[in-house]
Amino acid sequence: MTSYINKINDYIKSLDYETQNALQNISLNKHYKKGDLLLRQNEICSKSYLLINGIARKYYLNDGKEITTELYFENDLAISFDSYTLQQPSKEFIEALTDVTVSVISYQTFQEAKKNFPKLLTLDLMLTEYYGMWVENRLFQFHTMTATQRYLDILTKSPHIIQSVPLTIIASYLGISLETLSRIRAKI
Amino acid sequence: MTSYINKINDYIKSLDYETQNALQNISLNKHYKKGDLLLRQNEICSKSYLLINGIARKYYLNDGKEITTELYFENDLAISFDSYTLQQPSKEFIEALTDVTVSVISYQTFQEAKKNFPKLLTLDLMLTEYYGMWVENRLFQFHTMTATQRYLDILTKSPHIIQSVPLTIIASYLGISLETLSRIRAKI
DNA sequence: TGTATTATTTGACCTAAGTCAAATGTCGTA
DNA sequence: TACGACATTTGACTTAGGTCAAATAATACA
Repeated sequence: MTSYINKINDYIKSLDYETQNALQNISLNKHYKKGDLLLRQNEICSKSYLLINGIARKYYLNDGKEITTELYFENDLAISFDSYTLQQPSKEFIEALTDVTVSVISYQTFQEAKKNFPKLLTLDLMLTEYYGMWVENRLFQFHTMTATQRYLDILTKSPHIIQSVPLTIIASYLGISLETLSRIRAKI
Repeated sequence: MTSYINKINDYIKSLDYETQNALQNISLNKHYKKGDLLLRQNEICSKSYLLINGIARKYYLNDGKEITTELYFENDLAISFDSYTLQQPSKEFIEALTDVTVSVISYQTFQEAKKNFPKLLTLDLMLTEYYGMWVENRLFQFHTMTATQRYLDILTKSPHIIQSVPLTIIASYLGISLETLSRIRAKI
């Protein structure tokens, strides 16, 4: 599936000058401080955020508890998918876990750009396909793997997560309690 | 999210005659008997199946056990998403749970059609967005709900599933053992 | 350097769900 | 209608993971 990221990047590089330029022109770099919220619950996700550097996460509240649904690193695209797609209020927050720099494109502007530069429509489809496969894979893990297996999977495939994100957040990302995560780590 | 299905259907209805016709021309109705496999593990999912009538499911094998990942009813679109998108061998099977009639479109033909009828590209994006939201919602359920809650969710939102699909399959779809499902049902 | 604050670990106990085995139900067809 | 093949339930016991409380790190910064 990493190969699909490469395919997307290749596609972007292969775009004609005009389309590349259009993308460039509707993008705007922004900085956020650690702890800042890029998106709040109940707001409509009207922008997409491409992480230039730093770390961020997406989470929602489940009777008072924060459940982390996605972690973002360099080159990851951060949106609340259903809020962005349906332009309806978001259930999720997006929060900067460190100081971050992002490249922002507004939903509306991107929709317009797709009309004038049809290749952006294909890009949109590719990004959506990628996200679909990513979520499907995560669902698969919850469907069939134990907490220990899910932790080991992160440890091997995404060790940077373990190194740079507090255990409380990793635990909620894995769908287990902080204590259970601590015990899993002790056992290994 | 049902509203998004309506939006997709409206979009299809609003398509110009040529595009509608193109879709029509690349579709082919096929019949399968109960128990037939529309897609086998390790095969590439080179076709999409729109259920005209009957019931089908998608599943994979997890050390010998069948794990159902999706149930299909009338008007549902059945594919193994990552196999279809990447045109790589499928981890999943698609099986007819009853006799079914499907409208089949080949991946290759559809890719070609998208070039000549750009509105099909938008349709592809909409369908992919819908699937993304559907999977996201299912992941949410596994992330935060108990088995009983997940069962009750099906019971209220999709009672036709409970009525028409054997409990063994529903249990695997819920990610629990058959015995646990039986006990949940006894308690309610 | 000391102390407050936050992050992580450990202990004791509880609960949801799994496993294995056996008992019932249900249904199609000879 | 009886019998084999599934489908579903029930029982007894095990296990993964949760909860609450307390004990240690680790950090930050006055």
